[in-house]
Amino acid sequence: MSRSYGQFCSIARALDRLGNRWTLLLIRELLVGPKRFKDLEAGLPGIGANLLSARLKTLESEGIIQRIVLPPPAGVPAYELTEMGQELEQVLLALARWGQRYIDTGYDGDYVRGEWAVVALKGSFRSEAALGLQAVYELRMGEESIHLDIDNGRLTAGLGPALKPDVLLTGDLNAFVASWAGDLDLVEAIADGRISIKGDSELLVRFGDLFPSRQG
Amino acid sequence: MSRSYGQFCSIARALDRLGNRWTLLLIRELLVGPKRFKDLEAGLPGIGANLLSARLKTLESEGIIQRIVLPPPAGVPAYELTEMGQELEQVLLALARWGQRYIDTGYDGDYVRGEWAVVALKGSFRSEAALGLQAVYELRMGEESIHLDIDNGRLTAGLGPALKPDVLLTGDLNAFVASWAGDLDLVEAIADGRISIKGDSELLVRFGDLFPSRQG
DNA sequence: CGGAATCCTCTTCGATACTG
DNA sequence: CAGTATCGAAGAGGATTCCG
Repeated sequence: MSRSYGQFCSIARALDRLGNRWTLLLIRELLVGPKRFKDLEAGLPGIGANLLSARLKTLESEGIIQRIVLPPPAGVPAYELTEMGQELEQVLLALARWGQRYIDTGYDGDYVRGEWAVVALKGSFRSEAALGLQAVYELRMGEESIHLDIDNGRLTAGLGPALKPDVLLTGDLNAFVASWAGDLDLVEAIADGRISIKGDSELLVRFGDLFPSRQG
Repeated sequence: MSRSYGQFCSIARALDRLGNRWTLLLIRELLVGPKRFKDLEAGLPGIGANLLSARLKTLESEGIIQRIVLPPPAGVPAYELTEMGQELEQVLLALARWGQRYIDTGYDGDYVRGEWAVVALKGSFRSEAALGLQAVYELRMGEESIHLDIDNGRLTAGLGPALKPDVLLTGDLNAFVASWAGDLDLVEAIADGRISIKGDSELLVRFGDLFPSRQG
Protein backbone atom coordinates (compact mmCIF):
# COMPACT_ATOMS: atom_id res chain seq x y z
CA MET A 1 0.00 0.00 0.00
CA SER A 2 1.97 2.94 1.23
CA ARG A 3 5.57 2.40 0.21
CA SER A 4 7.67 2.43 3.33
CA TYR A 5 10.59 4.79 3.61
CA GLY A 6 12.59 2.03 5.23
CA GLN A 7 14.16 4.34 7.78
CA PHE A 8 14.70 3.77 11.47
CA CYS A 9 13.41 7.22 12.38
CA SER A 10 10.29 8.16 14.28
CA ILE A 11 9.33 10.78 11.71
CA ALA A 12 9.74 8.42 8.80
CA ARG A 13 7.79 5.74 10.67
CA ALA A 14 4.99 8.18 11.35
CA LEU A 15 4.93 9.24 7.72
CA ASP A 16 4.83 5.60 6.63
CA ARG A 17 1.34 5.57 8.18
CA LEU A 18 0.24 9.17 7.65
CA GLY A 19 2.08 10.34 4.58
CA ASN A 20 -0.39 9.20 1.96
CA ARG A 21 -2.59 11.65 0.22
CA TRP A 22 -5.83 12.41 2.16
CA THR A 23 -4.78 10.49 5.25
CA LEU A 24 -4.09 13.45 7.53
CA LEU A 25 -7.17 15.28 6.31
CA LEU A 26 -9.19 12.18 7.08
CA ILE A 27 -7.80 12.28 10.60
CA ARG A 28 -8.76 15.95 10.81
CA GLU A 29 -12.32 15.02 9.93
CA LEU A 30 -12.48 12.42 12.68
CA LEU A 31 -10.82 14.68 15.21
CA VAL A 32 -14.10 16.50 15.79
CA GLY A 33 -15.99 13.26 16.35
CA PRO A 34 -17.14 10.01 14.76
CA LYS A 35 -18.37 10.21 11.19
CA ARG A 36 -20.13 8.10 8.66
CA PHE A 37 -18.68 7.20 5.29
CA LYS A 38 -20.81 9.74 3.47
CA ASP A 39 -19.90 12.49 5.92
CA LEU A 40 -16.23 11.79 5.33
CA GLU A 41 -16.83 11.95 1.60
CA ALA A 42 -18.55 15.28 2.05
CA GLY A 43 -15.68 16.70 4.07
CA LEU A 44 -13.07 15.51 1.61
CA PRO A 45 -14.38 16.54 -1.79
CA GLY A 46 -12.48 14.84 -4.56
CA ILE A 47 -11.33 11.80 -2.65
CA GLY A 48 -13.31 9.17 -4.51
CA ALA A 49 -15.09 6.36 -2.76
CA ASN A 50 -12.50 3.74 -3.59
CA LEU A 51 -9.65 5.71 -2.13
CA LEU A 52 -11.60 6.64 0.99
CA SER A 53 -12.49 3.01 1.45
CA ALA A 54 -8.85 1.99 1.07
CA ARG A 55 -7.61 4.62 3.51
CA LEU A 56 -10.19 3.63 6.11
CA LYS A 57 -9.21 0.01 5.83
CA THR A 58 -5.51 0.74 6.19
CA LEU A 59 -5.96 3.08 9.12
CA GLU A 60 -8.19 0.57 10.85
CA SER A 61 -5.65 -2.21 10.43
CA GLU A 62 -3.02 0.10 11.91
CA GLY A 63 -5.14 0.80 14.95
CA ILE A 64 -5.51 4.50 14.24
CA ILE A 65 -9.26 4.44 13.61
CA GLN A 66 -11.98 1.93 14.36
CA ARG A 67 -15.38 1.06 12.99
CA ILE A 68 -18.19 1.57 15.43
CA VAL A 69 -21.96 1.47 15.46
CA LEU A 70 -23.43 4.75 16.61
CA PRO A 71 -25.56 4.45 19.76
CA PRO A 72 -29.35 4.17 19.34
CA PRO A 73 -31.48 5.56 17.93
CA ALA A 74 -28.99 6.08 15.11
CA GLY A 75 -27.65 2.54 15.16
CA VAL A 76 -25.66 3.07 12.00
CA PRO A 77 -22.02 2.28 11.27
CA ALA A 78 -19.42 5.02 11.59
CA TYR A 79 -15.70 5.56 12.07
CA GLU A 80 -13.87 7.11 14.97
CA LEU A 81 -10.32 7.64 16.13
CA THR A 82 -8.77 5.19 18.54
CA GLU A 83 -6.76 6.55 21.43
CA MET A 84 -3.70 6.26 19.22
CA GLY A 85 -5.50 8.26 16.59
CA GLN A 86 -6.50 10.91 19.09
CA GLU A 87 -2.86 11.35 19.94
CA LEU A 88 -2.37 12.76 16.45
CA GLU A 89 -4.09 15.94 17.54
CA GLN A 90 -0.79 17.62 18.35
CA VAL A 91 0.50 16.82 14.88
CA LEU A 92 -2.55 18.38 13.27
CA LEU A 93 -2.46 21.42 15.52
CA ALA A 94 1.18 22.00 14.64
CA LEU A 95 0.30 21.76 10.97
CA ALA A 96 -2.63 24.11 11.47
CA ARG A 97 -0.41 26.69 13.15
CA TRP A 98 2.18 26.55 10.40
CA GLY A 99 -0.44 26.61 7.67
CA GLN A 100 -2.34 29.53 9.11
CA ARG A 101 -0.14 31.88 7.10
CA TYR A 102 -1.88 30.60 4.00
CA ILE A 103 -5.42 31.26 5.11
CA ASP A 104 -5.34 34.61 6.85
CA THR A 105 -4.35 36.34 3.65
CA GLY A 106 -7.70 36.31 1.93
CA TYR A 107 -10.38 33.90 0.89
CA ASP A 108 -10.15 32.54 -2.63
CA GLY A 109 -13.36 30.56 -2.98
CA ASP A 110 -11.95 27.22 -1.86
CA TYR A 111 -14.20 24.65 -0.28
CA VAL A 112 -14.78 25.44 3.38
CA ARG A 113 -16.66 24.01 6.31
CA GLY A 114 -17.52 25.57 9.62
CA GLU A 115 -16.56 22.59 11.72
CA TRP A 116 -12.95 22.86 10.58
CA ALA A 117 -12.79 25.86 12.86
CA VAL A 118 -12.82 23.48 15.81
CA VAL A 119 -9.35 22.24 14.94
CA ALA A 120 -8.10 25.54 13.55
CA LEU A 121 -9.11 27.47 16.67
CA LYS A 122 -7.63 24.84 18.95
CA GLY A 123 -4.42 25.35 17.03
CA SER A 124 -4.35 29.11 17.36
CA PHE A 125 -5.52 29.19 20.98
CA ARG A 126 -3.23 31.20 23.25
CA SER A 127 -3.47 29.64 26.65
CA GLU A 128 -1.68 32.57 28.30
CA ALA A 129 -4.41 34.94 27.13
CA ALA A 130 -7.03 32.81 28.81
CA LEU A 131 -5.59 32.65 32.32
CA GLY A 132 -8.28 33.46 34.84
CA LEU A 133 -10.94 33.52 32.16
CA GLN A 134 -14.06 31.43 32.27
CA ALA A 135 -16.18 31.72 29.16
CA VAL A 136 -18.24 29.67 26.77
CA TYR A 137 -18.43 30.78 23.16
CA GLU A 138 -20.78 29.43 20.56
CA LEU A 139 -20.33 30.07 16.87
CA ARG A 140 -23.41 29.41 14.78
CA MET A 141 -22.32 29.39 11.17
CA GLY A 142 -25.26 28.73 8.92
CA GLU A 143 -26.35 25.18 9.73
CA GLU A 144 -23.26 24.37 11.73
CA SER A 145 -22.58 25.17 15.36
CA ILE A 146 -19.38 24.81 17.32
CA HIS A 147 -18.65 25.58 20.94
CA LEU A 148 -15.55 26.76 22.72
CA ASP A 149 -15.34 26.24 26.47
CA ILE A 150 -12.57 28.23 28.06
CA ASP A 151 -11.72 27.50 31.66
CA ASN A 152 -8.68 29.27 33.04
CA GLY A 153 -6.23 28.63 30.25
CA ARG A 154 -7.77 25.38 29.11
CA LEU A 155 -9.85 25.06 25.96
CA THR A 156 -12.36 22.41 25.10
CA ALA A 157 -13.83 22.77 21.66
CA GLY A 158 -16.30 20.65 19.83
CA LEU A 159 -19.08 20.28 17.35
CA GLY A 160 -22.59 21.35 18.18
CA PRO A 161 -24.14 24.13 20.25
CA ALA A 162 -22.99 25.01 23.75
CA LEU A 163 -25.20 24.18 26.71
CA LYS A 164 -24.98 27.63 28.22
CA PRO A 165 -23.01 30.01 26.02
CA ASP A 166 -21.82 33.32 27.45
CA VAL A 167 -21.53 34.64 23.92
CA LEU A 168 -23.36 33.45 20.87
CA LEU A 169 -22.15 34.60 17.48
CA THR A 170 -24.57 33.93 14.65
CA GLY A 171 -23.98 34.53 10.99
CA ASP A 172 -23.49 33.16 7.55
CA LEU A 173 -20.50 30.86 7.12
CA ASN A 174 -19.23 33.33 4.52
CA ALA A 175 -19.05 36.07 7.11
CA PHE A 176 -16.98 33.95 9.48
CA VAL A 177 -14.75 32.84 6.64
CA ALA A 178 -14.19 36.45 5.65
CA SER A 179 -13.13 37.27 9.18
CA TRP A 180 -10.68 34.35 9.33
CA ALA A 181 -9.29 35.35 5.97
CA GLY A 182 -8.61 38.84 7.23
CA ASP A 183 -11.05 40.29 4.72
CA LEU A 184 -13.46 41.40 7.41
CA ASP A 185 -12.94 42.56 10.96
CA LEU A 186 -15.11 40.74 13.45
CA VAL A 187 -16.19 43.94 15.16
CA GLU A 188 -16.99 45.46 11.80
CA ALA A 189 -18.97 42.37 10.80
CA ILE A 190 -21.09 42.82 13.90
CA ALA A 191 -21.48 46.55 13.30
CA ASP A 192 -22.92 46.01 9.84
CA GLY A 193 -25.02 43.04 10.92
CA ARG A 194 -23.32 40.28 8.97
CA ILE A 195 -22.69 38.57 12.29
CA SER A 196 -24.98 39.08 15.25
CA ILE A 197 -23.95 38.77 18.85
CA LYS A 198 -25.94 37.70 21.87
CA GLY A 199 -24.58 37.76 25.40
CA ASP A 200 -21.57 39.35 27.01
CA SER A 201 -20.09 41.56 24.30
CA GLU A 202 -17.02 42.23 26.44
CA LEU A 203 -15.98 38.69 25.69
CA LEU A 204 -15.98 39.47 22.00
CA VAL A 205 -13.04 41.80 22.50
CA ARG A 206 -11.05 39.02 24.08
CA PHE A 207 -11.81 36.62 21.25
CA GLY A 208 -9.19 38.07 18.94
CA ASP A 209 -6.71 37.82 21.75
CA LEU A 210 -7.51 34.22 22.53
CA PHE A 211 -7.40 33.09 18.92
CA PRO A 212 -4.98 35.41 17.17
CA SER A 213 -4.28 35.40 13.48
CA ARG A 214 -1.06 36.51 11.85
CA GLN A 215 -2.52 39.93 11.19
CA GLY A 216 -3.07 40.38 14.90
CA MET B 1 2.88 19.92 -9.28
CA SER B 2 1.31 18.93 -6.03
CA ARG B 3 -2.40 18.73 -6.60
CA SER B 4 -4.10 21.13 -4.22
CA TYR B 5 -6.79 19.90 -1.90
CA GLY B 6 -8.72 23.05 -2.68
CA GLN B 7 -9.79 23.56 0.91
CA PHE B 8 -9.84 26.75 2.93
CA CYS B 9 -8.23 25.11 5.93
CA SER B 10 -4.83 25.75 7.44
CA ILE B 11 -4.07 22.03 7.64
CA ALA B 12 -5.01 21.41 4.04
CA ARG B 13 -3.01 24.44 2.96
CA ALA B 14 0.01 23.19 4.86
CA LEU B 15 -0.36 19.76 3.31
CA ASP B 16 -0.63 21.30 -0.13
CA ARG B 17 3.02 22.25 0.37
CA LEU B 18 4.26 19.46 2.60
CA GLY B 19 2.10 16.48 1.80
CA ASN B 20 4.09 15.11 -1.09
CA ARG B 21 6.21 12.06 -0.67
CA TRP B 22 9.70 12.81 0.72
CA THR B 23 8.97 16.47 1.39
CA LEU B 24 8.81 16.31 5.18
CA LEU B 25 11.80 14.00 5.36
CA LEU B 26 13.70 16.47 3.23
CA ILE B 27 12.81 19.16 5.76
CA ARG B 28 14.03 16.86 8.52
CA GLU B 29 17.38 16.57 6.76
CA LEU B 30 17.74 20.33 6.56
CA LEU B 31 16.59 20.88 10.11
CA VAL B 32 20.02 19.94 11.39
CA GLY B 33 21.76 22.33 9.04
CA PRO B 34 22.49 23.18 5.41
CA LYS B 35 23.22 20.27 3.10
CA ARG B 36 24.49 19.61 -0.35
CA PHE B 37 22.54 17.76 -2.99
CA LYS B 38 24.55 14.58 -2.54
CA ASP B 39 24.14 14.70 1.24
CA LEU B 40 20.40 14.95 0.85
CA GLU B 41 20.46 11.99 -1.51
CA ALA B 42 22.46 10.05 1.06
CA GLY B 43 19.99 10.85 3.83
CA LEU B 44 17.00 9.92 1.72
CA PRO B 45 17.89 6.60 0.15
CA GLY B 46 15.49 5.71 -2.62
CA ILE B 47 14.41 9.19 -3.52
CA GLY B 48 15.89 9.36 -7.01
CA ALA B 49 17.73 12.41 -8.23
CA ASN B 50 14.91 13.69 -10.40
CA LEU B 51 12.43 13.71 -7.57
CA LEU B 52 14.86 15.32 -5.15
CA SER B 53 15.56 17.96 -7.74
CA ALA B 54 11.86 18.59 -8.25
CA ARG B 55 11.16 18.81 -4.51
CA LEU B 56 14.01 21.24 -3.98
CA LYS B 57 12.78 23.43 -6.77
CA THR B 58 9.23 23.50 -5.49
CA LEU B 59 10.21 24.15 -1.89
CA GLU B 60 12.51 26.93 -3.00
CA SER B 61 9.77 28.60 -5.02
CA GLU B 62 7.51 28.38 -1.98
CA GLY B 63 10.06 30.09 0.22
CA ILE B 64 10.57 27.12 2.51
CA ILE B 65 14.18 26.44 1.55
CA GLN B 66 16.81 28.46 -0.24
CA ARG B 67 19.93 27.78 -2.26
CA ILE B 68 23.08 29.10 -0.71
CA VAL B 69 26.80 28.94 -1.32
CA LEU B 70 28.64 27.60 1.70
CA PRO B 71 31.18 30.06 3.14
CA PRO B 72 34.82 29.68 2.09
CA PRO B 73 36.82 27.59 1.96
CA ALA B 74 34.00 25.25 0.96
CA GLY B 75 32.43 27.63 -1.51
CA VAL B 76 30.07 25.00 -2.84
CA PRO B 77 26.32 25.20 -3.37
CA ALA B 78 23.95 23.88 -0.72
CA TYR B 79 20.40 24.15 0.54
CA GLU B 80 19.09 25.46 3.81
CA LEU B 81 15.78 26.20 5.44
CA THR B 82 14.41 29.70 5.34
CA GLU B 83 12.90 31.13 8.50
CA MET B 84 9.55 29.85 7.28
CA GLY B 85 11.10 26.44 6.85
CA GLN B 86 12.60 26.54 10.33
CA GLU B 87 9.14 27.11 11.70
CA LEU B 88 8.28 23.59 10.60
CA GLU B 89 10.32 22.24 13.46
CA GLN B 90 7.27 21.95 15.70
CA VAL B 91 5.47 19.94 13.04
CA LEU B 92 8.36 17.52 12.76
CA LEU B 93 8.77 17.24 16.52
CA ALA B 94 5.09 16.42 16.89
CA LEU B 95 5.44 13.75 14.23
CA ALA B 96 8.55 12.42 15.92
CA ARG B 97 6.75 12.13 19.26
CA TRP B 98 3.82 10.31 17.72
CA GLY B 99 6.05 8.05 15.67
CA GLN B 100 8.30 7.11 18.55
CA ARG B 101 6.02 4.19 19.35
CA TYR B 102 7.23 2.59 16.14
CA ILE B 103 10.93 2.77 16.87
CA ASP B 104 11.30 1.89 20.54
CA THR B 105 9.99 -1.60 19.90
CA GLY B 106 13.05 -3.09 18.31
CA TYR B 107 15.41 -2.48 15.46
CA ASP B 108 14.64 -4.22 12.22
CA GLY B 109 17.61 -3.38 10.05
CA ASP B 110 16.16 -0.26 8.46
CA TYR B 111 18.44 2.47 7.25
CA VAL B 112 19.56 4.68 10.11
CA ARG B 113 21.74 7.71 10.65
CA GLY B 114 23.12 9.12 13.85
CA GLU B 115 22.27 12.71 13.07
CA TRP B 116 18.56 11.91 13.03
CA ALA B 117 18.89 11.69 16.78
CA VAL B 118 19.18 15.47 16.87
CA VAL B 119 15.55 15.82 15.84
CA ALA B 120 14.33 12.71 17.62
CA LEU B 121 15.88 13.74 20.94
CA LYS B 122 14.56 17.27 20.60
CA GLY B 123 11.15 15.69 20.21
CA SER B 124 11.36 13.50 23.26
CA PHE B 125 13.02 16.10 25.50
CA ARG B 126 11.18 16.65 28.78
CA SER B 127 11.78 20.22 29.75
CA GLU B 128 10.43 19.66 33.27
CA ALA B 129 13.11 17.07 33.93
CA ALA B 130 15.81 19.56 33.04
CA LEU B 131 14.85 22.39 35.37
CA GLY B 132 17.89 23.60 37.25
CA LEU B 133 20.16 21.38 35.21
CA GLN B 134 23.14 22.62 33.28
CA ALA B 135 24.83 19.95 31.20
CA VAL B 136 26.39 19.34 27.83
CA TYR B 137 26.17 15.88 26.34
CA GLU B 138 28.05 14.65 23.34
CA LEU B 139 27.16 11.47 21.52
CA ARG B 140 29.88 10.11 19.26
CA MET B 141 28.29 7.49 17.08
CA GLY B 142 30.86 6.02 14.72
CA GLU B 143 31.83 8.90 12.43
CA GLU B 144 28.99 11.14 13.51
CA SER B 145 28.87 13.40 16.54
CA ILE B 146 25.95 15.32 17.96
CA HIS B 147 25.78 17.58 20.97
CA LEU B 148 23.01 18.35 23.42
CA ASP B 149 23.31 21.54 25.46
CA ILE B 150 20.90 21.63 28.34
CA ASP B 151 20.50 24.87 30.21
CA ASN B 152 17.80 24.96 32.86
CA GLY B 153 14.97 23.41 30.92
CA ARG B 154 16.13 24.58 27.52
CA LEU B 155 17.72 22.28 24.98
CA THR B 156 19.92 23.21 22.07
CA ALA B 157 20.93 20.27 19.95
CA GLY B 158 23.00 20.10 16.83
CA LEU B 159 25.38 18.29 14.60
CA GLY B 160 29.04 18.01 15.46
CA PRO B 161 31.02 17.68 18.70
CA ALA B 162 30.40 19.82 21.76
CA LEU B 163 32.92 22.45 22.74
CA LYS B 164 33.13 21.34 26.33
CA PRO B 165 31.03 18.24 26.99
CA ASP B 166 30.26 17.25 30.57
CA VAL B 167 29.58 13.74 29.34
CA LEU B 168 30.89 12.09 26.22
CA LEU B 169 29.30 8.87 25.08
CA THR B 170 31.27 7.01 22.43
CA GLY B 171 30.24 3.90 20.61
CA ASP B 172 29.22 2.21 17.44
CA LEU B 173 26.06 3.59 15.83
CA ASN B 174 24.59 0.10 16.18
CA ALA B 175 24.93 0.28 19.93
CA PHE B 176 23.07 3.58 20.14
CA VAL B 177 20.41 2.29 17.79
CA ALA B 178 19.96 -0.77 19.95
CA SER B 179 19.45 1.42 22.99
CA TRP B 180 16.87 3.60 21.21
CA ALA B 181 15.10 0.49 19.99
CA GLY B 182 14.82 -0.81 23.53
CA ASP B 183 16.98 -3.82 22.67
CA LEU B 184 19.79 -2.68 24.91
CA ASP B 185 19.82 -0.72 28.14
CA LEU B 186 22.21 2.23 28.08
CA VAL B 187 23.70 1.34 31.46
CA GLU B 188 24.14 -2.22 30.30
CA ALA B 189 25.77 -1.05 27.08
CA ILE B 190 28.32 0.83 29.12
CA ALA B 191 28.86 -2.07 31.48
CA ASP B 192 29.80 -4.42 28.67
CA GLY B 193 31.83 -1.80 26.81
CA ARG B 194 29.70 -1.33 23.71
CA ILE B 195 29.41 2.31 24.67
CA SER B 196 32.10 4.07 26.65
CA ILE B 197 31.54 7.06 28.88
CA LYS B 198 33.85 9.90 29.74
CA GLY B 199 32.97 12.62 32.22
CA ASP B 200 30.33 12.98 34.88
CA SER B 201 28.63 9.59 35.00
CA GLU B 202 25.90 10.97 37.28
CA LEU B 203 24.55 12.80 34.26
CA LEU B 204 24.11 9.49 32.49
CA VAL B 205 21.43 8.53 34.97
CA ARG B 206 19.51 11.67 34.14
CA PHE B 207 19.73 11.05 30.42
CA GLY B 208 16.92 8.52 30.39
CA ASP B 209 14.82 10.97 32.34
CA LEU B 210 15.50 13.87 30.01
CA PHE B 211 14.84 11.88 26.86
CA PRO B 212 12.36 9.20 27.81
CA SER B 213 11.19 6.47 25.53
CA ARG B 214 7.85 4.72 25.76
CA GLN B 215 9.41 1.88 27.72
CA GLY B 216 10.54 4.31 30.38
C1' DC C 1 -28.88 4.31 1.05
C1' DG C 2 -24.03 2.86 2.52
C1' DG C 3 -20.11 1.25 0.95
C1' DA C 4 -17.27 -2.06 -1.47
C1' DA C 5 -15.38 -3.64 -6.06
C1' DT C 6 -14.20 -2.86 -10.99
C1' DC C 7 -12.33 -0.49 -14.93
C1' DC C 8 -9.86 2.98 -17.20
C1' DT C 9 -7.06 7.22 -17.62
C1' DC C 10 -3.84 10.19 -15.79
C1' DT C 11 -0.25 11.63 -12.69
C1' DT C 12 3.52 10.64 -9.78
C1' DC C 13 7.30 7.73 -8.36
C1' DG C 14 11.66 5.18 -8.73
C1' DA C 15 15.65 3.54 -10.96
C1' DT C 16 19.07 4.06 -14.21
C1' DA C 17 21.43 6.34 -17.70
C1' DC C 18 23.10 10.58 -19.27
C1' DT C 19 25.11 15.61 -19.51
C1' DG C 20 27.37 20.23 -18.17
C1' DC D 1 29.10 16.76 -8.26
C1' DA D 2 24.66 18.62 -9.53
C1' DG D 3 21.43 18.00 -11.67
C1' DT D 4 18.26 16.21 -16.60
C1' DA D 5 16.13 12.81 -19.40
C1' DT D 6 13.78 8.72 -19.93
C1' DC D 7 10.64 5.00 -19.10
C1' DG D 8 8.29 1.13 -16.71
C1' DA D 9 5.63 0.64 -12.34
C1' DA D 10 2.64 2.17 -8.85
C1' DG D 11 -0.82 5.20 -7.03
C1' DA D 12 -4.66 8.58 -7.62
C1' DG D 13 -9.14 10.05 -9.53
C1' DG D 14 -13.56 9.62 -11.59
C1' DA D 15 -17.38 6.99 -13.17
C1' DT D 16 -20.03 3.08 -12.80
C1' DT D 17 -21.66 -1.14 -10.95
C1' DC D 18 -22.81 -4.46 -7.57
C1' DC D 19 -24.39 -6.05 -3.03
C1' DG D 20 -26.57 -5.52 1.78
